[in-house]
This record gives sequence, C-alpha cells and structure tokens, in this order.
Amino acid sequence: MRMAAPKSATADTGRTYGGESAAARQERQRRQFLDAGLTLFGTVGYRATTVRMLCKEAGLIDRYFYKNFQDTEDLLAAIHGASMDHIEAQVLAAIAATTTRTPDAIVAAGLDAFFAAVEDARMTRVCWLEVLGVSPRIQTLYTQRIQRFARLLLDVAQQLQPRWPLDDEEADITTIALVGAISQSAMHWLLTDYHAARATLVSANARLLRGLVGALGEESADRR
Amino acid sequence: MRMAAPKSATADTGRTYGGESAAARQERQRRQFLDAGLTLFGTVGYRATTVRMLCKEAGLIDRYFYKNFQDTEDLLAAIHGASMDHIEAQVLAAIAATTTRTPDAIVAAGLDAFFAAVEDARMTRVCWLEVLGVSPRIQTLYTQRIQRFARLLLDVAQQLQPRWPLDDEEADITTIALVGAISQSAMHWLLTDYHAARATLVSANARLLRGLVGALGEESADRR
DNA sequence: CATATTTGACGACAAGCGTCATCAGAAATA
DNA sequence: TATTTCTGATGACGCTTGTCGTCAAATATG
Repeated sequence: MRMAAPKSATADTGRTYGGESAAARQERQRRQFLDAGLTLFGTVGYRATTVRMLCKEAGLIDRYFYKNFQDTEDLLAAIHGASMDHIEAQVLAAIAATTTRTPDAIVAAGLDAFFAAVEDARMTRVCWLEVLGVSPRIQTLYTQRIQRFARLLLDVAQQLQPRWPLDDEEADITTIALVGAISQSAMHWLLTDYHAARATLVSANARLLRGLVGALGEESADRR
Repeated sequence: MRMAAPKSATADTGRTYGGESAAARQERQRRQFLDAGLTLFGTVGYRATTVRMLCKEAGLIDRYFYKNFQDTEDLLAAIHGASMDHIEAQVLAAIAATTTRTPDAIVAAGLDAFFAAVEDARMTRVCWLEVLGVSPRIQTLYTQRIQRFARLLLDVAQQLQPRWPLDDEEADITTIALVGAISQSAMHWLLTDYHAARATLVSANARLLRGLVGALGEESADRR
C-alpha cells in the first residue's frame, strides 16, 4: 500500500521540474498571470477578460491560476497594487535624485517621473479606469492608494511650505483634489493617445501646485 | 380574414390604456427604467445589475425595456447623459443667479451648486465611478462630458481673467486638470459618506482656481 | 528501469444571463 | 357585446463563464 497522496502542494513542498524548484515555479507562474492580466485588463478591459483568456495569454492552465489567485478580482487587486507601487517608487526615486533642491525642481522631477510612468497605457488604464466600479473591496484599495498619494504630496508640500493655514479636513480635501488634477491629466493623456508632450503636462500641473502655494501664502499673510 | 397585425407599435400608433396615450405610456416606461437604473447602478453597481433586476425595480417587464433601450449599456448612457445635463444646468443656473458678480462670488456659486448636485450619491456614483471601464462607447461619452465641463470652466475663467498666457494645448490640459480636481473631490466626498461640510469642498476648490489665476497673472507679468 | 509527480489538453457540469415566445387577464374600441 | 390591443407572468432557449475531473505525456526520483 503506497502513499498515493499528492498532498496539498501549496508551498515549498514538491520536487523540482524543468530546472526550477517548486517555489520558483509558483513565483514564475504568478508573474506570468500578473503580466497576462496587465496586458488583458489594460487592453480589452477587466470585465471583458475571462479566466480562459488569462490562461491562454499566460501560456498556463487554470489550475495554476487558482493556485495563485482566488479569482480575477484578486488578480486585479494584485496588479493594481504592484503598478501603484512601481509608480510611487519611480516618483520617490526621481525626487531623491534631484540635485538642485529647490521647490520647483523637486515638484518638476516628481511630476515628470509620474507622467513618465503613466506612459505605459496598460498600467494607466488598469489603475485609473478599470478598477473603478468593480466591487467594494477594489474600491477600498483604490481609495487607499489615492489617499496615499495625497499624503505623499502633502509631505513634499510641507517640506517646501510648512505654513498651511488650513485645518486637517480642508488640507485633506485639497491634496485629494490635487491628486485628482494629476490623475485626470494622466487619464486625458491616455485617452488622447499621448498626443501632448510630457513636459506640457508637467508644466500645467506644476503651475497648479505653485498657484496653490501662492494662494495659501496670501491667506497666511492676510491672517497675520 | 382579419388583420391579425399588432404592427410595430413603435411610435404614436396604438390606443390609449389606463388613461394614457401610447406616447405617454412609452415615455413613462422610459422614465421608470431611467429611475430604476439610477437606483440600481448607483447602489449595487452597473456590472452587478441585470435586466431582470431592472424590470423588477421598475415594476415592468422586459418587453418594455427592449422597446426603450437596446441593452443595459444603452440605459447607462442615457442615465449618464441626463445626470450630467442636470448637474450642468444646476451650475449654470446658480452662476446666472449670482447677484454680486465678482469673480470669487461666481466661482463660489458655481462650485456650491456643483457639490450640492453631487450630494445625490447615486448620480455621483454613476457619473464618476460606474461609467469608467465599461466600453469604448461609454468611455467616449464620459470623455466628451469631461471636456464639456472643462470648456465651461474655461469660458467662466476667461470672462474673469482674459489673459491666458498659454497655448491651446496647455490650456486644455489645465482645465482638464481642474475638472479632475473637482471630480476627485466629489468622489472622495461620496466615498467618505459626505462627512465634510459642503462649504469646505467649495473653499478648497475655489482656492485652487484662485491660485491658478494668480500664477497665470504672475507669468503674464514676468513676460511683460 | 519503475514509480511518483508535474504539466497541459480536453471535456463536463451547474449557474447566470440576455432574449424571445406563449398565454391569460385587463382595458379599450366598434 | 365581440373583438382587438395592452400588460404581466411564466417558462424556455442558447450562450458564456467559473470550476472541477480525467487522462496522457513529460520530467524527476530512487
């Protein structure tokens, strides 16, 4: 009587195959589905994408899809998170690499890195178009990411101009609005096939930030 | 041999029923489905809404749905258009009704009317969350509406401050960004259950506009 | 070489959906 | 009153989708 037990090969158990360990295989399969999802969600759209399509695009079968993700919504969440992580990292790296550390230069560097990142149409479409209206769970993830970006913006802004004569609530709304301005610019850029020059988008949004800082400064002066 | 021909009762042909003419009935049925769609799309969401649900909510059967709309996407387009028409009308009416016609007063009146309109959570959700990522056709409608709002904003702004030292492309992007700021504010307000006071949203977005005008003014001055 | 595991191909199944047809009752019309 | 039209209820159909099971080939292991 043999142990005819394939067991639950969930994790590190399992023999090597094709020169890859079980863990390496699982990770590669996961990446393949992430890539396939980014491509399909970013072209035909999330709601038009089926498990079969994902498997065909990834070159794998559904067994390995379900081993890595609960369902397509789970995959969407993973792709959204990874994409936003990537964009944020690009922005932070560009800001950190700024040599002339004037406010305008830092803002320009951050915005330029952002718009350079969203030149990947698939990512932009997934992160700003496809994730909306999917489910409460995805909605929460989207909202948290927007707020995270807003906080990042506030951090940068407060380093440049520490005097915000606003209570927390209005400050939150203001930064959210700024994120919305930048987001809508990116969406519009995508939907017009990236016709405008990236520098134009940077310039327009930098002006918006500069204007806000100016208006806040005047209010501080008035209040004094 | 009778004329057993119900004919295509598409339009004004047909007898009265329940005290309503055929045209009146058709219009009422259409309204019922518009209401049902606004409620369902605005609560459970567009993709979770089926024809059966719409019929149950409207108190009608599917025959009258297909008589008025091609499919649920067609209904979504109609609801989006009507909602945006309504919001725009409210804003224009508020602007027209402004007594003290200073720039700040006009902007405040328009923004206040806008945020008052989006206090209807169903409309806001449909117009800013549910329509995204549905189909190319709906995407086009959304984009056109955003651009229409942007042009409205530009019209108002140019009446207040005619000197825009920007080429057309950058002016377009700037107004789109402003619409994005206002839109994101509205979305965030919705997603936080309208916690903040409406006046706070008006104030934050008015400041953004004021700041932009200030920045543009400085650039004009520099260029001179 | 013999056995166990991994992989891919294929098919099957239930469920949900859009859509249409039928039928009986209500209301209008001649 | 007899006939026609309108309305709602019900069921059926074809299709797609998620999900699971089976089987043979490829690969690893002892």
